[in-house]
Amino acid sequence: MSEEFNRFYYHQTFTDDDQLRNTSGGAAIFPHSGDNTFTFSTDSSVNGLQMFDPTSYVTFTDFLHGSADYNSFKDGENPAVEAVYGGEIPATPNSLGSSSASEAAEDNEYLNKGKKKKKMAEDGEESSKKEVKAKKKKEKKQREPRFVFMTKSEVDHLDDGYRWRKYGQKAVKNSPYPRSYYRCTTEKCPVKKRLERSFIDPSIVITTYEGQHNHNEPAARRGDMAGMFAPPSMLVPPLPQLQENQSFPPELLVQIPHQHLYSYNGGSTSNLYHQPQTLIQHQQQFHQFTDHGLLQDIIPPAFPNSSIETFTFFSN
DNA sequence: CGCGTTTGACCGGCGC
DNA sequence: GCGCCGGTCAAACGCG
Repeated sequence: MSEEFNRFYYHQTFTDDDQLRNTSGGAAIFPHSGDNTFTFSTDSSVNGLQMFDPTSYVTFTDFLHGSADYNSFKDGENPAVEAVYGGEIPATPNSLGSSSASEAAEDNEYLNKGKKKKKMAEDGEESSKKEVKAKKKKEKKQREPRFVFMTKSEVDHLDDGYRWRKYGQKAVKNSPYPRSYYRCTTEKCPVKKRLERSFIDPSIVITTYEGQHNHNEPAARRGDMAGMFAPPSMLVPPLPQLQENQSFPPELLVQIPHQHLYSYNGGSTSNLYHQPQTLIQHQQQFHQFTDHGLLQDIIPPAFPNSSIETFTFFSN
């Protein structure tokens, strides 16, 4: 366990700077001057385990899956909740999050983007170019929700039950470890994820999900058992599963639900969720999939009412 | 042959 | 305007 990770910094972009000022209980939020970001810092431990904050107020399942009504958060009614979009962790020399990649959700645009570009270059259609530009400017404000979690693993690409196609790899500045870009291979599914190793602790894999799956069950794959763990009726994607070639002991990685939201703002839930229905929705979602009997083995009874937030714990 | 990866090129955003 | 950087594209390639 590296010392650096004992303190966890959470960068988050807020659209409403009135939010999250009221902090206590071991967490602090420092507004940055000159921009509208905050650094969230917390030292926490549970039962002697170092806790790594996945930095999202939206649950793992919310992000991975379309079952969560997160769109209702984005309609501007609740600026505080909007803060969950575009969270960043400076676990690599350059922060994970970038505000740019956000158009994928619309009409599977990513599949056509390249062709569009080429066609425009061929035709020289200035008008359409401007239209696209204007459209992009509009879209820029819409940010795909992101969910970040860290996993201690020697394997870069953890099996999360979905099929992914790698579409790029980039060197991370000031880091010896590259960042890989993946897309869900299911047709018209806009979900992307990035994988990279922490330059601070190379044993840690940082996974960033962006967008939500628009299909209920993970695509069937050849040669694995993912489908067996995810019946069609299951509204929640399987949590990352250990692969055969994953050599670290399973006890190193424990995923538990997070005491949703509360610890971040000193127990003042109203800062993050103005509307009580929102919390109720989350709890209903939780019960919805606990009813499937699929989570009991994963979620310790100590966290009966929280959504799966995929905290990753490390013990040393 | 189909599917997934690799990798150099390209693009847009952003800071200076 | 320029350069840097993150993200994406797509042809080439590898593999089962």
